[in-house]
Amino acid sequence: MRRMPALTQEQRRAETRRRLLDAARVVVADRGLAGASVDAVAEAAERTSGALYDHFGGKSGLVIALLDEWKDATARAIQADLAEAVDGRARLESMWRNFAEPPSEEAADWTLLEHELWLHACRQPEVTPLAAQRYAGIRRRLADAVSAGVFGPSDGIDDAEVVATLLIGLMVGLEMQRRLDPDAVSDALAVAGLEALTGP
Amino acid sequence: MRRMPALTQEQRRAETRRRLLDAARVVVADRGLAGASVDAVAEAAERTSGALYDHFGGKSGLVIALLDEWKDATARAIQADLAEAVDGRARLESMWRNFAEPPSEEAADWTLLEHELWLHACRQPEVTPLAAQRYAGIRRRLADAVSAGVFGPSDGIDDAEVVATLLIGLMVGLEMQRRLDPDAVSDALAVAGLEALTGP
DNA sequence: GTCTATAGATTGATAGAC
DNA sequence: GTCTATCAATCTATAGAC
Repeated sequence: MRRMPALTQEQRRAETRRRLLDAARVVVADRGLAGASVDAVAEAAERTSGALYDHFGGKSGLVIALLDEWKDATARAIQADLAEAVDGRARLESMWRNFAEPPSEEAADWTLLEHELWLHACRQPEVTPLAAQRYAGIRRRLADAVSAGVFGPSDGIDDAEVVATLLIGLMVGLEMQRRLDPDAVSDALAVAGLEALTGP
Repeated sequence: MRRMPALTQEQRRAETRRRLLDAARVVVADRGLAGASVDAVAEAAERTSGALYDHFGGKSGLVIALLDEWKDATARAIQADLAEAVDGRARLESMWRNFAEPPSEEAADWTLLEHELWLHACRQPEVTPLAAQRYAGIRRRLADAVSAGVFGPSDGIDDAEVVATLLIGLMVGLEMQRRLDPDAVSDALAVAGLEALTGP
């Protein structure tokens, strides 16, 4: 009689937090960071602005929480990609496909958020480290994979971290071009480019 | 006595337009597109919002003019890069350097604007073609250069347009990482990556 | 913990003087 | 062609009821 309500309270709180973050992701991806008002996010979460202020202290707190989520979501996505395929080329293909044609709507949102949050991090020195950490984490994971030879033996550029940096860079830059003009960046083109960076 | 004032009027108008566009570039790069209020842009141009409405009809008109400028500025920059150096590797180096460490403050603004305007173009279907045209133009210019062999003979990936797409993608993606963490992306790393894409 | 109500500032845009 | 004055809408954030 005493433990149930306490647990339920906690669950409700967690649920509200989750709803607010999900709503923030969708609304920010749709209207941009500056265009996503506190009220709009709260309404999309079927809560009120009061709840948002209680959980995150304000808009900037929400953005920081969003940056954290962004970091984790990417790490999980990379992990999943690398486990999926069998040989080097297939791994590059699946990695690119998941990046450029995300399977879920949630993943599609993250692609636009990528640039939205990157811009925010470039302008706000206090959150720059958070975003930098995210990229560093992705690079490290990918570098480990390169070292382990999952993309095939790397005889060309031999530092794994360098290859990882290049792979990420190319995928991001190609995806930007594809968003505006899907025909300009075929899957074959992207995979050929990624292959050129991984080895001879 | 009759032609002087007519010419001066026209010059004054052109000058105001120029000031407004320059101010828009700086303010938008600084605060973002949504954060750049009409008043702030006008004030930075040492004019008033009335002048801005007369020239561009409103904020969206200003953004479209900015998109046009963006297109032209990039075309000029690429042109200048390719004329500058003598051999293939040096051309890649100078192209990357001008992209990642812009010599002028104006050029530095464009790098942040790149993502700001790209996001805007992704969200506003009516301006998507403008941004797509810009990337297509850059690709074409660069592809011509690749065909002409300015980066050395291309034995690897043989379609020039493909190579151009990859080069642009890699530069954009590397520059993003460098903004957050300059140490993570050295010039040598970038040039090595670009070289891997241009040839064998 | 979530709500309503509201304060206080800022926004895009327009009308009319000069 | 550029200005001032102003409107209605929207924003972040807070206070206090429940």
